[in-house]
Amino acid sequence: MSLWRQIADEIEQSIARGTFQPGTRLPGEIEIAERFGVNRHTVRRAIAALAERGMVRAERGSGTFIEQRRIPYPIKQRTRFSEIIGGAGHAVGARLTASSVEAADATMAKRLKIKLGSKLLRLELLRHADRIPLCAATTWLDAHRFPNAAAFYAADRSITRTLARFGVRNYTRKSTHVTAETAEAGDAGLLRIAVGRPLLVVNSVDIDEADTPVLATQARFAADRLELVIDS
Amino acid sequence: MSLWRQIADEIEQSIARGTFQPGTRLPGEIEIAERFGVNRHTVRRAIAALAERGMVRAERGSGTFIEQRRIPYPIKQRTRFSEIIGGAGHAVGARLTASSVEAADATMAKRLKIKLGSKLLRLELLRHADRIPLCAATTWLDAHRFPNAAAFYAADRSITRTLARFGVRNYTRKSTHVTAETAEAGDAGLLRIAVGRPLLVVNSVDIDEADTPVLATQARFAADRLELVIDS
DNA sequence: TTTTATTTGTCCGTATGTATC
DNA sequence: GGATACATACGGACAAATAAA
Repeated sequence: MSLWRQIADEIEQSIARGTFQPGTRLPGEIEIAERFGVNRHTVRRAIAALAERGMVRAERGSGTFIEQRRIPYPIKQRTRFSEIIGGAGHAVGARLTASSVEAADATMAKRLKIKLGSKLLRLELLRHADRIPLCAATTWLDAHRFPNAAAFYAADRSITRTLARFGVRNYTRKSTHVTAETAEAGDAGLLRIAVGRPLLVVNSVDIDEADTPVLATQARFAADRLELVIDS
Repeated sequence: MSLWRQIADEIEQSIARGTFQPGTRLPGEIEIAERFGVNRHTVRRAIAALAERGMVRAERGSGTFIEQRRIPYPIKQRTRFSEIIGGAGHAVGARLTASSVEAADATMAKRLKIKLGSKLLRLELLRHADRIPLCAATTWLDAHRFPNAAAFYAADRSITRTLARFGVRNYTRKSTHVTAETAEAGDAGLLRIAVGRPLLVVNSVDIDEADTPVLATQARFAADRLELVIDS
């Protein structure tokens, strides 16, 4: 393995361990070079690799600073996980961890504007970026309007594509409510975080072009890895 | 700490932990009293306190039901705590818990578009609704542009009024980033929540009518008591 | 305000090992 | 084997931006 890669890994682990705190300055290139017994240019190559991945930010005349990089996740009218995360250059993935049919309780009936006790399809999704899980989400669909959607989703791996099969060409965000909780064992295991770590909980309803609710979602994001950005 | 307060806290945390789910019925007063080994009236005092804060709703002859209505907090171009919470019919309060002058680090300098090391006024605020703390906030102001703002704030008890003294007639939200953390001892004490409970962390920058940044704020909301509502 | 030191960015060149044609 | 291209590593010099005196 090349020298600069080893040095980049060393620095990355120092950041992960907290030896270098986010927002603080890295030692100068010359100092790092002396510490590792290499030339300054070798250190520069290592730092360039970290900067490319957004872990540090170099400022000429000032120093190189450690970024606390949570992936920005903009909330807009049109909010699609794969478009947002994929568009930011990450490899997007999604997995259907469970699905079931259940009766709509009062809250769900109101949110999706359907009758109380009406059949709902519940999909449990796990979405990740660069193989790292970001979000465990529960999505509810009207089982009458979207029969067999679970099977379609398993093939499509995309809510957008699955809904398109039922003629929903576009859907937009109607309401977004954000709060926070701490992770229980279930979500912690799925998201690969420790129990008790913070989750961003986003409850949302999406509507089709006829203003009819099509989707209710509760997305639980690993707050350590992501921040919501609200565009105004 | 009084018995009924301890019991109220226990019940509140059971709700927060999800042991008692929103919409379901609490155990009867007598049952709770036996569980804690206290008189029924002590439990009644605890439940009354929770009901006052809107966490539960007692129905004669039926039972006590968990509301857990988080106060909705809309995020808009114009976002003012007192207007939002006060407009929703709550009694708003704010307290300056600390203030200091510090040098701007790289992050702050960039956010407020001032020079690195420039003097910043830091205000620590505790905002509450109906005597319940909702939010611990840290606000940074350019100390050169707003000299003595801490003293003015102590009198005004409002950022909006304090800035108006310096000719800032209106300011609007430029950026809003939302993430979540768990409460440490400091914030937990101020917000009267247990250590480890979730916080909604909102980092924002406000600009004046000349598009110059005037305010950088990190607001830490008790996530158990509030939810952000994003208007699109 | 000016000067000086520090730090990153860019350019030059040299040498070595490795993979490919 | 030989020629070529490429990545890696080292050394030096200077420019540009910043911080501190």
